[in-house]
Amino acid sequence: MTSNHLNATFAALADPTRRAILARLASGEASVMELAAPFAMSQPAISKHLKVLQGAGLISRGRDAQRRPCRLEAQPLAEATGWLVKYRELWEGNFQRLDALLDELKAGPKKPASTKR
Amino acid sequence: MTSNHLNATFAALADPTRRAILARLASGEASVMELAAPFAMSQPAISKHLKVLQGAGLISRGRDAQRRPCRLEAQPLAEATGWLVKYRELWEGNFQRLDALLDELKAGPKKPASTKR
DNA sequence: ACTGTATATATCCAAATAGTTATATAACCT
DNA sequence: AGGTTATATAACTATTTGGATATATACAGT
Repeated sequence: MTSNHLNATFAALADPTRRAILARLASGEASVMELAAPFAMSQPAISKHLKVLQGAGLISRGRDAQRRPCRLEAQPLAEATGWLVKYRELWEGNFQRLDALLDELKAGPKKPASTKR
Repeated sequence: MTSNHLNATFAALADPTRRAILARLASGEASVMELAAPFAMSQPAISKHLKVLQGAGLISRGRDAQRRPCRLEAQPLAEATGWLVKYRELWEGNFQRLDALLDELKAGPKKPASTKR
């Protein structure tokens, strides 16, 4: 079920270029050219990476004239984090915080909107 | 620096067989045969998966007569979880819990040993 | 209409991955 | 010593991946 999601998500995260792109997008939307700039790599290569990220549902694309801006999608990350947290806590033998963290994940993001930027 | 670790860790986690093996190992050490049993796959294939997991530092091997039991190693998982939690929280715009969680990860596993099984 | 800019697609290539079968190694049991 | 069990290694194959270059598409500005 979610196995496919996890496959695609972790595979997408396994590449440092893609992780850097995600990190960059954490500070807001960006166009392909903007995303490509930091890398010693052709534009088509970046487009491919973006396609992988999109395939994993980690980003979505918009439209701004000829630009096709990318924005982050947090949901697949939550799944992946959920898997990791679950097993990490599990095999560390800590069952107390596990429950709390799983509840937190299940409830979804809560935004206290205080440190909001 | 830790980029290589993250590459290997996420790549290892991208395969459902390997995730299942890790999940299985969360409940304790197991031999190769025990780990292979649930899968419709040859034993050498499982040995390969174990090699990948070991290469990522996710498991370590022991020796028990002709058996070579596998046990989980939590540290690379902590790194991966750290990366995910950092960016997930970041792009969800929640900076309060981020600090708390990073401190928690940096401090390492604390075992209150109350719900301990 | 023409030019430049942004992005995608096509084709190709080398290397890595995930699996197979067959064989080797190592340790146990009689 | 001989047989069985557990695991690893070798050799092979098909598929996927990450990159390149060259080309196509789409929109903007003049």
